[in-house]
Amino acid sequence: MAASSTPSKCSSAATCTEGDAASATFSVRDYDLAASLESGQAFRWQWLDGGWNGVIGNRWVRLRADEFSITAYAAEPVSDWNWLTHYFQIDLDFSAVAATFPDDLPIRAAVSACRGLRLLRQDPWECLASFILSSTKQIVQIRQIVAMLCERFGESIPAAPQFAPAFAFPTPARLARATEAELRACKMGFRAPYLLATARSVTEGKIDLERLRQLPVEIARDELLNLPGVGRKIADCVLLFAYGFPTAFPVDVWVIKALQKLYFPRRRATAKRLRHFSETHFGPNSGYAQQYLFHYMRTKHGKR
DNA sequence: CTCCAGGCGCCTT
DNA sequence: AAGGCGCATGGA
Repeated sequence: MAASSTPSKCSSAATCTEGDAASATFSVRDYDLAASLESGQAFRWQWLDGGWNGVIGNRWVRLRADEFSITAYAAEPVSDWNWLTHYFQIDLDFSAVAATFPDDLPIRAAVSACRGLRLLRQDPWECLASFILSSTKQIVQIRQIVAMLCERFGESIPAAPQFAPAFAFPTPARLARATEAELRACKMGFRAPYLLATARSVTEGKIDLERLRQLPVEIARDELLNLPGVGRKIADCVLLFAYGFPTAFPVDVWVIKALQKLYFPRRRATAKRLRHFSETHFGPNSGYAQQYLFHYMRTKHGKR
């Protein structure tokens, strides 16, 4: 196969200049790849034979990680790894982010317990569509629905021959041409008309997902909230996981549990109170803090 | 069997 | 403004 057996060494995207190669190694600190890929922000990564297989845009990629590096193997030679370093935010200094968190016991516990958890920077359409499918579904089920959607509507893309064929995430135009029945056949139930209508809105140009990047977060949120099937929680997921707005703070059942249990253990806090708290307590990177609280409650502290 | 899952939209107060 | 309910599907 084409992949070289000796990955080129790159400390960051900027220094990765060894020409075309099908693999590259990036040195990282505070990066738990497994936790990040399993934390419910992305739904297409698969653990197989000691590595993570996935698709970023139209590129299949396989990843291996150890404590200090991530090595990526592509199906075809790559001259510029920016698409990958951007997706994984390789060059982000997490300690600088953590320094902006409030210095309180719950955040300290969550950061300590989930050391290395990172936010990805995903494609807006894939993120939007995936989270429309997420409502009242468990993460394992969201994965299954998204996988079926990609197999049936996504473009086939090259993958390493020893692995299963790969598919890009379906374009808005392709899903806009689907029928509601075809989408329901992917087990998405009542979410099918929401996904279909949103795909059509994007295709018809009623919303420009690229333009949202340059808007203030509140305006970008309002645009997303106009889409069918998109409420505050899903809008904030897209604002945080795709656009990287640092104060987008998705509040779901797990985050409510975390805030209630960790910050208001004695008295019952109303949803409005928790919302206000989430918007004022966690600082300029509150979205990152949210992901730590979510993951901490879901994997370590709560489980119930 | 019942309960609930990284909610939303719509209908009541 | 705030609260209740139905919506598909499947796992616990």
